[in-house]
Amino acid sequence: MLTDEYRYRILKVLEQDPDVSQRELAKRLDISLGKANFCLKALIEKGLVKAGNFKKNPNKARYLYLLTPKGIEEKASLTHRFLLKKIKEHEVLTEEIELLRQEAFINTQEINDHE
Amino acid sequence: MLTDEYRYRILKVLEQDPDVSQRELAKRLDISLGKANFCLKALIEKGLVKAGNFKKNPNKARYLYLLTPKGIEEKASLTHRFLLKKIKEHEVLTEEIELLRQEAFINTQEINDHE
DNA sequence: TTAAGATTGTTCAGTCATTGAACGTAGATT
DNA sequence: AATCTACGTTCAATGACTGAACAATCTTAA
Repeated sequence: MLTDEYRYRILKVLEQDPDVSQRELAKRLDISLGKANFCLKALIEKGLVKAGNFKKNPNKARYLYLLTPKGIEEKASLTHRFLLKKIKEHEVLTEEIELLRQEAFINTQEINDHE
Repeated sequence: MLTDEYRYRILKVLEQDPDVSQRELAKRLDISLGKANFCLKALIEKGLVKAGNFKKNPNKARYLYLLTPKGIEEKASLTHRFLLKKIKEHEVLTEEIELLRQEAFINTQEINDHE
């Protein structure tokens, strides 16, 4: 499945490194080759990425995965959405940690009670 | 699969609310009934939870899911491990947000360039 | 030039976690 | 007694994911 998470991360990799193989992309995102292939195709299908081949350049991969103007736009939009999302996650996490601290503290108290 | 995440969350729910149905548990953890059933059985299998039935108590569910002493111990241990894990996540998230901020800022700069 | 080797994108059968409808059972309600 | 409701259990179906295998292309070596 192509989540926002991967959409963003793939666009980011391709933006600064268009000559990357699907295997290399898979490695960087820590996903399988099959999934990298699937996601990439989806991005191409959506018109966010264009797969241009470059036979001129030797010693290189088959395709250049270039972001289309739409892709650049989408990536900027995703960055913003992601920032907001991560900030929210940060807030939640901060609260979770506080609760865990209290809980861990209570646990130590209980151990003392039993001694 | 019964991950630490769910092991912890289930033990936490049961600790303060032993008379909870599997359906209710599933709702609280936002998982399916089947998974709740599977995880619960695993915890019972491991001896962390004991399913005691209480026919005395009317208007109640079939089982009482009580934490065993081992379960209480495990839950305390999980709390601590979780706290450390969440703190680590918090650090990572803080850094991610900083990077996203920079990236979002650059994007706005680029938009200004094109005007 | 040719043959072998390396690297690429593509495919897809297999794996595995997860779902939720369906079932049998046992109290509660009428 | 009959109906209803809520429970735990099951399991066929779904869907995401993997990575070995393949065909095509480029590189290198002889």
